[in-house]
Amino acid sequence: MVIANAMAEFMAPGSEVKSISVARPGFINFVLRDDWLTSQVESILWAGDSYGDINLGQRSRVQVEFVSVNPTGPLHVGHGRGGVLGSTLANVLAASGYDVEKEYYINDAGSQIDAFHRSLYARYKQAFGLAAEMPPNGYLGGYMVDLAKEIIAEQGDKFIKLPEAEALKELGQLGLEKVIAQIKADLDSLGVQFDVWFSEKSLFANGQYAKAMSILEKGGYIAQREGATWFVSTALGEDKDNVVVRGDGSPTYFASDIAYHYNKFIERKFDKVINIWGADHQGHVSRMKAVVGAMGIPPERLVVIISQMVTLRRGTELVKISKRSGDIITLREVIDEVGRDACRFFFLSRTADSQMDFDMELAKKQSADNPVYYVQYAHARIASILRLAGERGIDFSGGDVARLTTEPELALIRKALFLPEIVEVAASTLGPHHLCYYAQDLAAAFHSFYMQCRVVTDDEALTRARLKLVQAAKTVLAKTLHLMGMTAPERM
RNA sequence: GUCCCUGUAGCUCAGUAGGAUAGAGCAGCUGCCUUCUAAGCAGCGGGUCGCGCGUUCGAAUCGCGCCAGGGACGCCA
Repeated sequence: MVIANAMAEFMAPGSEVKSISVARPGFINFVLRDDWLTSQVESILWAGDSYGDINLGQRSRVQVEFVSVNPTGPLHVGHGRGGVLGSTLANVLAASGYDVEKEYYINDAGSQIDAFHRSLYARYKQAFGLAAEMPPNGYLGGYMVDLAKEIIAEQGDKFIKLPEAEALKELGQLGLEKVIAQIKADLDSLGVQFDVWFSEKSLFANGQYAKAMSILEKGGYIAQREGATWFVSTALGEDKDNVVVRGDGSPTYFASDIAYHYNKFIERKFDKVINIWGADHQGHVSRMKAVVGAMGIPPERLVVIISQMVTLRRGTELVKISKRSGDIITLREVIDEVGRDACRFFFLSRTADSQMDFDMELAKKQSADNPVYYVQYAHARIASILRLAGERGIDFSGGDVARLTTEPELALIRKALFLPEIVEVAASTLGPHHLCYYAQDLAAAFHSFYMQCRVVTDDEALTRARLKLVQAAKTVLAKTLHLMGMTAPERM
């Protein structure tokens, strides 16, 4: 308190600050001048779409890798959450001055893909009435039967005639491409796009896997034991070591991931790598960071965000999304039913850390309970005002922001000025969910203003001033929605 | 057993580096449409921040220990 008083003595109100006061137990409060505040409306309009952009990242290169589901079947809601999280985070980081690359890692090697090939081959043969058994760890979902039928419709029985090894390879490859195309299409309809689709197989073909291993070997992190090759994570404080090459000589998923991260940091030289993984990969995090450290890279340059599980419900009724049970609800079905904007908003509205109930009933509701519409409605209302002004042949040109003096007007400006700070918080905490809450706050400030201040009136000067404010609010609202990957509707 | 996440209002959840009287939506109750979209606005009620101890001038936030829910601990990915 004493210190605050002493400091306050040396500070004087200026062009931005109206008054300075000290409050217990030692806060110094600055009150902004109204004319400074209103002048910011001009700044927002001047900045336009780039309003809210900051330079936190100073163009450092960051990769965001997300979704990366094994291309062995359709996406479910949990993957949708990861997709929305990743794409929004990428938007936020780009707005924060980072050079962002979005990547999908295609697991097109390894034993699960092998099981996929065999499953597809079996379904394919069965479709011709031939006896074929599904492999023990096969994919039993109905989509495999459909996939086989689709291929038959296009290619006929040509794979029956081939020797099994060849058929497996070619049919498998074809099936894989189809599944990937489907995944791409589903994500696209959620507004999720990638810059790079990275093939796991390529790591082996181009020798990077071997390079990564030799780095670890030179560091003394590789040991031969029990017929297998191990990464000695215990040397780095881990609970246990992990197998990288099996007794039969085939590399594990962990081995691929080692090569993949070698590629990210050493070949492609990203300053920072952000991986968004599902909750089931949580145990993989610490050993991956250990690997990065073992390759001589500061482990904090690798950030793994674990996106927790999603349970689907309709009202109070739980919807099963189990893969085994067969009555799996795919992401595609949820998007079709709920719509892209609502999906994105709901996936975004929780921190990645906490498990989520996705209530399809609520997401679909076109009513006050649904925050998606609340926010978009604000934008549509502004558009409507601007349309009316247009019909009356009036716009904001020459509007004098000094005419904006009432509390609802000033409150709206204050809220609009928060966007850059929200972007900074979302980027530095890697928490895009802040956007949802901000969007609702901003919409609330607008709705309140709308109720209390009529924009288009006979007072032409005031009308022009308020049109200016409303245009600025629209800019900020649209920017916020676009960062979230949502549309800003002109009418609803 | 070890590790990760969560526990805040009746419900669903926010709460940046520890800071002022802990916030929002929904649900409940009051009011508000002759004028730019009522998918809206204004107001009221509602909380031992899971429990305990500690660090601090100050803890929902940090540390330790419990309790409860979810998840991971494979030569699967």
